[in-house]
Amino acid sequence: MAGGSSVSLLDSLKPSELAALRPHLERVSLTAEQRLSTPGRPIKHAYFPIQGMISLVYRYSTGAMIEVGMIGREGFWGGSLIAGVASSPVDAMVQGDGQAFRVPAKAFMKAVDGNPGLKAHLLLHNQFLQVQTAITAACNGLHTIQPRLARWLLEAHDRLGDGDMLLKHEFLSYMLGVRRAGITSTLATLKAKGLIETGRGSLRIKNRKGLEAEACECYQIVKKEYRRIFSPKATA
Amino acid sequence: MAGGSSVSLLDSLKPSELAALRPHLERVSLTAEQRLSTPGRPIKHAYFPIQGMISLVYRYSTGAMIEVGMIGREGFWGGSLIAGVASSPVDAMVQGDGQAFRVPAKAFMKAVDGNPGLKAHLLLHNQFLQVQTAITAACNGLHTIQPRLARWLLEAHDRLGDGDMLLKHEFLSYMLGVRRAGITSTLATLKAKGLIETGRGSLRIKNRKGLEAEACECYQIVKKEYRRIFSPKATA
DNA sequence: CTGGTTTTGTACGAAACCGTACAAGAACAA
DNA sequence: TTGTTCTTGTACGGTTTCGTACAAAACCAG
Repeated sequence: MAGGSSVSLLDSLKPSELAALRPHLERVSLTAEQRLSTPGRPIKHAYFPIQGMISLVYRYSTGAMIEVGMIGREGFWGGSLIAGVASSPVDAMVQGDGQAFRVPAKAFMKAVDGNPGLKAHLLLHNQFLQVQTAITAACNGLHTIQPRLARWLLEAHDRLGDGDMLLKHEFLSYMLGVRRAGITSTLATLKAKGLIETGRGSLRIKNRKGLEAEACECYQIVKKEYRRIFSPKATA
Repeated sequence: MAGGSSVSLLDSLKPSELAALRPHLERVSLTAEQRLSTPGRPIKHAYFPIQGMISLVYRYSTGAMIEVGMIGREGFWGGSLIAGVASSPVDAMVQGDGQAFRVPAKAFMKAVDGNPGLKAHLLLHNQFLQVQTAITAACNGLHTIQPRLARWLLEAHDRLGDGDMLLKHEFLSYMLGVRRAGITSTLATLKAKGLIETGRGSLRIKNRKGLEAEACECYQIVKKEYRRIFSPKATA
């Protein structure tokens, strides 16, 4: 895997921290476009992805939507539970197929409250997610489609691994909050540069370095923040 | 004051929670454009605004910048310290003049770690900030200048109180990440509708209801989320 | 008052993106 | 194969915003 987020959050827990969760961990399959919770309704489980990724999407009442965050196996969904907040206005959508461990909300909250080390580690990821979302806010406001799309593909590649990504243009248009036709023409540009290959409903990265050059700096910024937050020094 | 965020965070703490902070609270003046921390460098103090507000701004290496969050007396700056993260990539800028209590980072972390109730309350605000930023990310990606500007003015009005706001167009252009000329013409439109009055370097809201009608739904959404997160039920 | 500075108003061509529509191509079912 | 459905490619006028520039107006210092 190419990205910087290759370590699973569960794997990076100390044995005692993992032990607090283990009795409640349930392994489940994630299927494309599945929704892990309904905005405004109680979150039933916290999810720790093993394979695949979760897109955090905001949907307006008009039907318009846009991604505001991304979670792979470096993180987890359900962070608001740590603060005792039962629901989130954000929609957690599964990308592609995958697998995850999940923990019922109540057990999760109890485990977290009873294990300060675990809580601290999960708060660290909450902090990362906060930073990631802040940079996405800036990116959405200041950058054009092409660099944003390149960034998105790289972030997804980091979390989904090498190989074909099963993505339709329409879906990407939802992620970036732009027209489907805008995705089609931007992908054509990236393809013409030899950076990606596209098929009907699929997409593969051919030249990662080249794609990084097309992406906005946000890609590197978020990566750097991830390392900084999870570096041993940062938690001292 | 018109907004929904009229209660100070410090005031809403229980006596025992406040007691943990009180020995370290220092009252300070906030001056316009002051920066409470430097991105990437250790946060020296947590700040609890009493009057005035703090804009969370992301600055790119190109010099472009845009606001990603806003903190008034309903909140505080320095939330990353709770997770043990010493610095933030975001720039905390003071808007207008005001006053705040501040607490040295170390004392803050110690107080928070020693007082679960205090920690829980502050985490609640962190959660709100996360939601606010997520919605700002969506707003930046999907909404046009006019509704975004109207929303910004309302959010600022909620935190700065009624009366003249000392704002230059250039400054607003930094907040929204748009051209200064774009602000000038949009303000002219709002003025023509009788919603605001403008002077050189100042601005006053004349018709709040009317301005709310011009703002995107994000304004109401964030307000609703604030109430939801801080409602007694949500913390059960 | 006078001259300089800061802030705001305005203009204009260019770029990015939108909303929409329709045709072409790929996959699928019968 | 044939017809149907799903996905992608492409087109085009309209809107929003940009980059830039310059003039007008407000304010300030001497």
